[in-house]
Order: sequence, then structure tokens, then C-alpha cells
Amino acid sequence: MTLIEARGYGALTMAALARELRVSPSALYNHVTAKQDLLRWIQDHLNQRIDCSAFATEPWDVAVERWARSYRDTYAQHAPLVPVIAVAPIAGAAHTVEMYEQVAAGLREGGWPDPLIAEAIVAVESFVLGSAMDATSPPDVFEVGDLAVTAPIFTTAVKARRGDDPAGSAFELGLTALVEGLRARLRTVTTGE
Amino acid sequence: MTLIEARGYGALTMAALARELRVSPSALYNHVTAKQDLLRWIQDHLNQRIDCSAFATEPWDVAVERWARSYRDTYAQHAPLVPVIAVAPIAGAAHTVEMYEQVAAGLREGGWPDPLIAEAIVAVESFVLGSAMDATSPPDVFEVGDLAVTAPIFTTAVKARRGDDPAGSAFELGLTALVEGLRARLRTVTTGE
DNA sequence: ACCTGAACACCGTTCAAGT
DNA sequence: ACCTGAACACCGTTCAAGT
Repeated sequence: MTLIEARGYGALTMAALARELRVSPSALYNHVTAKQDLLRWIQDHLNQRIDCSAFATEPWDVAVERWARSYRDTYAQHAPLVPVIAVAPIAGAAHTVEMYEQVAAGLREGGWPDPLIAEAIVAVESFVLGSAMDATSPPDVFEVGDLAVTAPIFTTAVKARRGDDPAGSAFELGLTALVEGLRARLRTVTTGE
Repeated sequence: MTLIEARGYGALTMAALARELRVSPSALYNHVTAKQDLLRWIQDHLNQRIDCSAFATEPWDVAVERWARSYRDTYAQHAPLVPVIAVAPIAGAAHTVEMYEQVAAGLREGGWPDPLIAEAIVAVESFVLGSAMDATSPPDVFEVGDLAVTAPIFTTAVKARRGDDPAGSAFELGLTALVEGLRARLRTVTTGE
């Protein structure tokens, strides 16, 4: 059923899906109450593919980095889902819940106090989803055109970027910084009490 | 013209806008080539309201925090724009370019090397936009329902959250961590050479 | 329980025709 | 230069009717 994602999200219309299944569009509503249901189903299926295995074997900080990379890579290829998943309730999504459980277990094992675990997860997730969206932006997003004269510093900064994957570099910079900052925070929290 | 945002984004339809302006829907296409144009126009207008003033007076790290807070607050109220702005080219958006210029100037002043400035901006921006989307999620996003038995650790972590604004707390945790991590990174970059 | 076919109430957009 | 009105090609969804 999810094999249809190969066609891209612009083509993910109820009519197209129905055609793929050789069924009438209205028939879909016997299995799904609305299109949102379908998207959440796909999301849960996708979350199953995110690699959380490191939380069982590695220190929490390296596990978070691996999880975040896998998470971003997955949704960079499914960017249209990002706005949906960011606000979609988790209830009933078994694989999604399982993912969070593994992450939460890893953080607790790593010494994070219960009240901060969900906050840390949400913080990393926000960065990941924002980065997944950024990953889909065209290479010329930062081309200022004739406004270059207004913004000389920004223009040279954009030109000074290196590597053939600016979005990827920005993600790596942010991820390592975020994890480093979380490490520092955990230190102050645990030594403080 | 943008006074219509008060009506919410579900109501931001070309027909509704035309009605508001007492004009036929097709007349709008004399001023805008597509709806995307309109959204980018709104985005640029919104970016004007983001507070970048701290970059001129404060150290880069406290300026980034203030900018990020203002940025998130703005788009938390305009969440439907987030997926658009994340991939929208900047060309022709004067206020947006000006914002980036101020941020870039502040970072350079703070000692950041040119090749890393754009990366740092994108990293912070990704976190901000991800957080803006998260801010609009319903309070029960993490209610696991009958799957609680599968995810005991995550369930208790969610219950252990404190404060009446979980999304806001997560944003603050992530923001301070991210900035702390960037500070550390800048240190290693500048002392390394 | 699951399907079909027709219909509904919308979308954004185009285009000839007017002034 | 800017507008109107009609039309187009879609959307997601509903609902009576069938099996």
C-alpha cells in the first residue's frame, strides 16, 4: 500500500490512490475516515524505519546523534509529511510510540531526570524536522539577486559556504552543537543536586 | 491588505481575499502570479516584525537567543506559513534579506568565520521553525492511550513534564543548549587556528 | 462488510471580453 | 493597466444504492 509513495506526494491524491488500488475513490472511506488518517498511517510506517538501535548500546549522546541523522534523512525524503507529523497526536501509532520509548529509555539510562526527558526529545525533534524541511529547499534559496548591495555581509557569508551540501553541513553543525549543549546541561543538572 | 490574517489561514483563500477586497477572484492575478507569491509577500511582511536589534548592541550569543525567541513567537502564530517559508527563495524579499544581514553582521562581529556564518544561521533557523510548528501541536499529542503499557518509560516521562507550556519549555531547553553548543564550537574554531 | 456512481462544495487558475 | 464572468481541471468527502 505504501509502495505508492514512490510517485511523490503531489500525486498522493485520494483519486490517484484509488486508481492504484483499482477501486473507486469513495471506497477508500471504508478504511479511513479522512485523508489525515492515511497520512498518519504513512507516518507511523515511516517511523518504523528510523534507527533507534543505538540507544540500547551506546551512550545517550552518540545515540541521539545517530537517531537524529536517521530521523532527518527519512523525512527529508518525505517533506510534505513534516507539517502533518509535527502536530499529529501519537495515540494509536504503535511504531511511533515504540520509537519514543526507546529514546526515552536511552535518555533515562544516560542519567536524564524524568521531567527533562520529554523536553529534550521535543527539542531534538524540532531541530530534526526543521532541518528536514530545510533539506528540501532549492540550492538558490539564499540568492539575493539585486538586493546584494543591501546585504554585503550576508552575501559574502553565503558565498563563503563550502561543500556541495550546505543543508547537510548546517544540520551537522546544529546537531553537534545541540548535543554538546545538552551534555553541558545534563552536567549542571546532575551536579547541582 | 495583510489585515486579513486575523481571520486565520484556513480562510485565506483567493476567493475570500477577493471578497475582502470587493473584487473578483480573477482580478487578483493582475497583482500576483500565483498564491505562492502572496504567501511570500506575507512572509516578508512578517519577517519585518522579527526583532534583530540585539545584534547591534549585544554579544552574538545573547542576540541569537533574542532573535530566535522573536522568530519562533512570530511563526508560532502563523504556522501554516512555515512549510512555505522554509523552502521559499529569498530573492526580492527585502525585509527578509535585511534580517539575514543583521544576523550575519552580528555573527561576524562576534568572531564567527565567514564559512560558518550561513551554516549557523540555517541551524538556528531550522530549530526555530521546527519549534514554531511544535508550538501549534495540541496539548494531547503525547497521549499514548492504550499503548501506555508498551511504553512505560516514555509515559512516565511525559507525565513528569512540568509547567503549563511544555512546548515553550522544550524550546527554551533546546535554544540554550544550541547556543551553548555554538559557543563551544566557536571556541574550538578560533583557538584551533 | 465493502463497493459503486453520482453529486456536492469547494479549490487555484486561465482567458476572452470589456473599460 | 486593471477589471469581470464564465469556464476548467481539479480537490476531499458524502450518501443512496447495490452485492
